[in-house]
Amino acid sequence: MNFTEEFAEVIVTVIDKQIEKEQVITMIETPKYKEMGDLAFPCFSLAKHYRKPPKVIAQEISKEIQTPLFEEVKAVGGYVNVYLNKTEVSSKILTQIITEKEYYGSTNIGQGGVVTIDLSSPNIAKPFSMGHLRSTVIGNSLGLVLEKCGYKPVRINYLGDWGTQFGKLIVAYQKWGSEGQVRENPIQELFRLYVHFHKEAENDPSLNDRGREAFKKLEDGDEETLKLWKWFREESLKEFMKIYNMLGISFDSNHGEAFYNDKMDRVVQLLEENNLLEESDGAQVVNLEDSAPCLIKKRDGTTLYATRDVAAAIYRQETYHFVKSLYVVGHEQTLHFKQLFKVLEKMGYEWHAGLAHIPFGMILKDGKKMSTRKGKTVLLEEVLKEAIELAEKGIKEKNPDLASKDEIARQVGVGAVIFHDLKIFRMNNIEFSLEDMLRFEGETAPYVQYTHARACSLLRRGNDKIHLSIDKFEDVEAWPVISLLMNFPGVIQQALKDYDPSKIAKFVIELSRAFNKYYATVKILDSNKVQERLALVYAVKIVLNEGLRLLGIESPEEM
RNA sequence: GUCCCAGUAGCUCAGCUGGAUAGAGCAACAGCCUUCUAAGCUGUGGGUCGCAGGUUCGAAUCCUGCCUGGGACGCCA
Repeated sequence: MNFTEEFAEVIVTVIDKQIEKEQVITMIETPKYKEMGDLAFPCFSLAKHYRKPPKVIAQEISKEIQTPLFEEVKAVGGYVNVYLNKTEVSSKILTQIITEKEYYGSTNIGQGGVVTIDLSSPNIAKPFSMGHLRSTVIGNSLGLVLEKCGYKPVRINYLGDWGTQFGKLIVAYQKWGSEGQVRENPIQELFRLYVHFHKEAENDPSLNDRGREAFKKLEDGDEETLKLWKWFREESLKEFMKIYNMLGISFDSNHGEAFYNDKMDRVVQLLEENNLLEESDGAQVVNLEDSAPCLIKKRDGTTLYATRDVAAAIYRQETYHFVKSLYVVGHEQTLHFKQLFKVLEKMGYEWHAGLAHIPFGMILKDGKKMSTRKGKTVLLEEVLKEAIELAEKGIKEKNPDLASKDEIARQVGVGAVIFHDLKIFRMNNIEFSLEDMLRFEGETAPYVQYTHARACSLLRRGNDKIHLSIDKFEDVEAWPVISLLMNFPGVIQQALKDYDPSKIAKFVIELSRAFNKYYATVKILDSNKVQERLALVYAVKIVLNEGLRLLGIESPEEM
């Protein structure tokens, strides 16, 4: 049920098809202020055609509109403002939500097409930083949104488990490390060595050469080096799993960069066959018209990030036959992806059209990038732990009798951290602020979860009074809530189109605000409208739950 | 130097496929719990929408230039 479409239909008939229906739909807007109605059609662009002032056109159009769906049609200035028939529309929307439940807002525009999502991708032997959190939560949410729209998401954790950095790490370990210390505290110790290496390399650049040598040995399959590498990888993965478990995120594939080692030769061969490789300063590159050349092989014959990404893209297409392939990676890599996609296009793969980089801004500390090499980084695990503790404290204070406090504290604390990231448009840089992340009031996940818990509480208390058919909904006070509920499917489409979960985050905040206001002004259980009001509460619960779910956040029934 | 992203209230951000009076949250202040979960609700103050031009009936929104911040620009990923 789409009232915009119905409105457009009427307009098109009245203006005698001067404008296509599709275009009318895009022209229709929601008035800025609710006193001005629920839908509005601006007549300014018709002025030229009719050679009349927009005001007059608006009046003429509004006079001709008559449908039971609109309770009033008014011309205000150059606008045709429509007031929906609240009783009619409310009943329809609520019935729909209560019938469809969590499927409200679902579509099948994806038609089962596979979409691979490259997300999270932390680097082995480095702590899981706040930066990786962005990729993880944005990618996860996009996967959920895609799924809701009929796609089949495949989440790929493209672990950074290969590259010159491992040469460096191995040199550092052999020079300054010990097995015992690494066993005791893997990530921390490996990271310490990594940072130490860079510090030493500032005074002694030859270390960098030794790092490259060690990596060459690794690529050539030297047993000793390979053994170390495997060990580092395993320990790191164990640590990462702890975090993914806390976040409630899982992957369909953990193939990291190393997985493609034996698939590189083929890529180089394919490039050669297509006559795309050229030599430049001893390196092998693919020249591109509108951007810098893409490096495929270094002077010493070892491969690069781009080579691996080409191999990965081909492998993913052959394995999953994706219709789209998304890379949720920081915007500082925009050029890299531009080059990657161009290379694949030049190789003649038609599926290159489905490739997309989903960039996002950085987490800054004091306005600057948090550099892992210098050891200036904030550990996600610490932040999550702190958030959970704080949530637990809140529960003990506000709801001491609550059962399963631990589980709910986890849902609330983790939700707060995820939401803090997702509510902001992905391209914005985020200034790291523990204080903001641990805030549980205002525009936060706990606020939405709290609203959901309130709704659940009402439903528990009024259980016997819920009726699943709403014939007449005459509670005018609920209109702001209803009109938001009505927008949910559209919000999902927006989030899908722009690959932007923040649209959903903003929506659940708005809905919560509207509902809390309603809750504060109206008695729900103790009223002669209990049935219809509980139906509304039920619908709100469904939509909040589903909205949060699409963000990767759980909704406790009590808190 | 070239290219990308951002610049809206003290702070964090919406609004940006042009439209009607510029919106939230936080912080500050003042209220609301014998009454459905106060992680809530109500109210007050707070703005040259970075700057300058241009397009338009109409610009925070589109175009150009400039300023500021961040990032990228071949052997890192």
